Amino acid sequence: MANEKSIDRMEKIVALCRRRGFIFGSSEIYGGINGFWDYGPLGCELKRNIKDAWWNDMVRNPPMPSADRFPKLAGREFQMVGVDCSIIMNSKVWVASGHVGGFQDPMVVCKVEGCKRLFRADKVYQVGFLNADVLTSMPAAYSKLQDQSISAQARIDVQAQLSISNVIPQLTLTVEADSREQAEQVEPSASQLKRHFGNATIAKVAFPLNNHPPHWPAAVCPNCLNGTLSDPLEFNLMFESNTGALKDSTSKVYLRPETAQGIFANFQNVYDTSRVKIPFGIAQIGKAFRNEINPRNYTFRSREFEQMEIEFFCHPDESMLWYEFWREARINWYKSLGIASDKLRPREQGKEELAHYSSACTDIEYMFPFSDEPQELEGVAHRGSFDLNQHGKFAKGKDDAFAIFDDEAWERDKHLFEQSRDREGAPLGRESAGTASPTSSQRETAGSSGAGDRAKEARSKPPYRYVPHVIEPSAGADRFTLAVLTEAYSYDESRASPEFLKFHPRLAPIKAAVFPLVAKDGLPEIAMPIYEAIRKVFPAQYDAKQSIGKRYARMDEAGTPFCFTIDGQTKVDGTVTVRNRDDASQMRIDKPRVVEFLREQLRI
RNA sequence: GCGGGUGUAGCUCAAUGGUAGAGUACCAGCCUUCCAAGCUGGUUGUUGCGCGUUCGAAUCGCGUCACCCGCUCCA
Repeated sequence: MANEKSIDRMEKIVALCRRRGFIFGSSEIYGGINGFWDYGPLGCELKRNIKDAWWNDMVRNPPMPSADRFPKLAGREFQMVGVDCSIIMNSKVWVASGHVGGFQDPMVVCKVEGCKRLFRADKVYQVGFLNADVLTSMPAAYSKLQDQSISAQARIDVQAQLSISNVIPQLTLTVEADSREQAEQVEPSASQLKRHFGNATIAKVAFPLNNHPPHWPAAVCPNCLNGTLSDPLEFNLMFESNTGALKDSTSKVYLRPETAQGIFANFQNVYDTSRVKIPFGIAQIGKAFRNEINPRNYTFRSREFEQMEIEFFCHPDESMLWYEFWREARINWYKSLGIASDKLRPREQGKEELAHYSSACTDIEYMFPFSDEPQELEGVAHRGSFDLNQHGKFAKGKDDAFAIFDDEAWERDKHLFEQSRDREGAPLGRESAGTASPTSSQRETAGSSGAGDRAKEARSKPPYRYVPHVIEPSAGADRFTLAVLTEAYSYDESRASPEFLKFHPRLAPIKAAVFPLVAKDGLPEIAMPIYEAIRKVFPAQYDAKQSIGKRYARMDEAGTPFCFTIDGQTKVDGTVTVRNRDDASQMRIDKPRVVEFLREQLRI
């Protein structure tokens, strides 16, 4: 729970963002729509600057491993290339990635305050206990139920028959179970038996809650044994649409829930056409869509959002080093853009927290004012070869369809496999480069058959042929934009304009403003050409309206780092005033130096 | 999905069931030589939306939508 002061701060930020046109709620004129946001004129410049900074710093001029931090990686060249994939892909992509099926399970929730526990509806069974006599109206169905030898399908058919009949069990128990058989092992207590059935024979029928008879009583929560469970709630986190004019099951498509799969699906294309060599990275910036259960916290959890993702492909033996390299590189990037280190919290996920495909993951978290808990800005995940294996299996029919062959290492090492086994102990090229080497078992294999076979065998295996491992630094463009806004927001009661945004100059939507001190005496005529000169290089604004203080204040709110004011003295000695956003200090510089001054100050 | 709260001008807020207002912002003009200055005038509303009660609803009731807070969830 965030404290009052920080919530108040958050509210002020939200109000400023709306007032000055950074962010609006989507579709406001129609009452809005939960979980969607629009960037206004200033917000769109800010977010564009953020994406441009990322693209420039990660793709065009990527970070390099330094010798002191990563001696084993130092000097290793790697390439970064970009893709821009369609949002809608063949639906099989999402089957392979695990997004279809994995997350469409209906859930049920306990209605009692203080419990509210959620269950997967197909993992909770309501077991109905019936007096056998009640079933006399359907003796055939009943006798079938008693017959343990009937097929599972026949049993389900009978159950379905029961579910549409008006038979209501005298007693129901709700249990968590993986199967109907497991569920049906539950027995009522002796007192329940006595109360409901006396000595009568009982029959037992179990239904999972995603398919239980509507006329049965509400299921009781197996957790608190007190509240009743809701009807199944569909939690389908992917947005669906259809291609073509006809809407049927074959036309169903999904709006991508992550940009990563476009990269994986194009791995072979990029590898075949770009002369990239392992290690290399593919980057993408683009919209993604998740039908979040509960969008919250301003733009933090939106249903439509933009990702800045890298999939970095590397040799399995080096993957942990690259993982650490990227984790550090990404944290440093945030710091380089003015995010205070004490609000930036890298958090290594515990083993139990990791997704099944991931062997390591660090969440880079930021302390937003809306919460006392740090919130995820970016996840740097070690995904192993999971994604390429999945697409290999689903698209090509074999796990290692996207394995690559390391020509360079093979050229260096092939003599080891073409000569007799007495060379077994010879130093291996790759090993000295701090990377992989054939394992001893491979060497034995190599030594036990003919040279040609040995070579062929070795070529087909790691380290020469392998499915690359993937390091995935996946950042949220909107989340970082929000972090930049909250980081920049400053309040100083002593200033005439207490609220201002202290953006890193590189990210500021407007870099400079030009004001004639008064709109007369020939000052606008001097100011306008200065504005036009700046505008050719940096986003700038010209303002001659209202008092000078008000104009400074307006620029403070927009986060403009510098204002140039032309006054009477400009006409005398050709100098203009530079006013600094952060401390409201002023200095004079020569008029022709204005653009140069900005270049120096902005260091862009 | 649950509980609590809030919806009136771009913003902050008024308005006994009886003509929707103020400040601020914004725009125009005047004034003004460095920090939201002053004067004059002006623009801005389906009171979130819908349905009811009423002679009459911003106000009362019901529903709905959105936002905020707390749970819950977030591959």
